[in-house]
Parts: sequence; structure tokens; C-alpha cells
Amino acid sequence: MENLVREKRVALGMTQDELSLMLDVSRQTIISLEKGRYNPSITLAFKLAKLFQCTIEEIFIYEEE
Amino acid sequence: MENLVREKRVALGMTQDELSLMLDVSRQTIISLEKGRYNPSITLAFKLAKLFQCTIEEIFIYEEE
DNA sequence: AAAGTATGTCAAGCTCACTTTACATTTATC
DNA sequence: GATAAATGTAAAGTGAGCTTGACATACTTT
Repeated sequence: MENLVREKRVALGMTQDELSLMLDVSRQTIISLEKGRYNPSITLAFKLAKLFQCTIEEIFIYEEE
Repeated sequence: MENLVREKRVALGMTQDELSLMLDVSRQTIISLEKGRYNPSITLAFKLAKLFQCTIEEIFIYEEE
């Protein structure tokens, strides 16, 4: 699943560390997410959507199987 | 996290078994989801949104911590 | 060049989403 | 009331999301 986490984070002028603190996750989680190593939990997706003030669908691009 | 899976499924006249087959998950997953026993993966949330022709946010209601 | 900030890798461990199987209970229909 | 369909519970196992910690590699700035 593709995502625009890095783009949205940079657009807000935040570091990975700052983002991780605001979302209450580890920095590793942000790194791995941005690198596309795994999909977020739906809870983390909701947290990101709230922080970025957009929908989950605007951050994560779902391509079937 | 609250969700409207049961309501949307029933609105389509589907059984839990039929829904599980269409989503390619186990029937147990549907039961547990509807009972609110755990949150779906973001992948399953996307599958449900596609099948129900709505957004993830229209199915799952996020309340913070 | 040295020091600090930001980003990255690696590895081990934990939790929970999801599976499978087997059986119980409810709801409908004959 | 018997039978079947739909929904439910219980329990053990697997895999992925996420954590922690330690260390490596840029990129700045002084």
C-alpha cells in the first residue's frame, strides 16, 4: 500500500521524531511507514488523518491483492 | 472503535458467511468485528469500504485513546 | 574537522488481528 | 417439534504492526 506520510510530514515542516511524539508511536514506526515496509494499524491511520487534517483515503492508496 | 459493519451487511441482505467469502476472511473475523472485539487491519477496512461503497470513516468511528 | 541533528539499519521481543476447528445456541421453516 | 440456516463461543496457533536499544550514515553548522 502506497502512502503520502513523508510528503505530508515534510509539508508541515516536521521531523520524523516530532511526528512520532505527536502520534505517540516510536520513531522506528514512522521510518518503516515512510519506507513502505508495512501497513499501519487502522488506529495509526486515523491518528495520521486527524493530524494531517484529511481522510485516511487521502494518505493511503489501496491497491487490491 | 465503533463500527457499522453489521448494519451495512444487513442492509445488503448478506449473511456473515457470505460477507466473509467476499472479503476473503474467516467468518470468525466478521463475528468478532461486528461484536467489536477488535479493530480491523487497514486492509480489511479498505475491503469493507469498497464493498459497501463508502469511506472507511463512514464505517468505523474513531474515538481517541 | 568536530559536533549536533535528522535519517537510516538490524535484531529481538511483545501484542493483537486473523485463522482454524469444533461445538453450542438462536432463529426460521416445514 | 424436528431440521436447517445463521449466529455465537472457546481455544490454540501464526504473522505482522509496533517497541526498544544500539549503532551507522548523512547533512548542517560552527
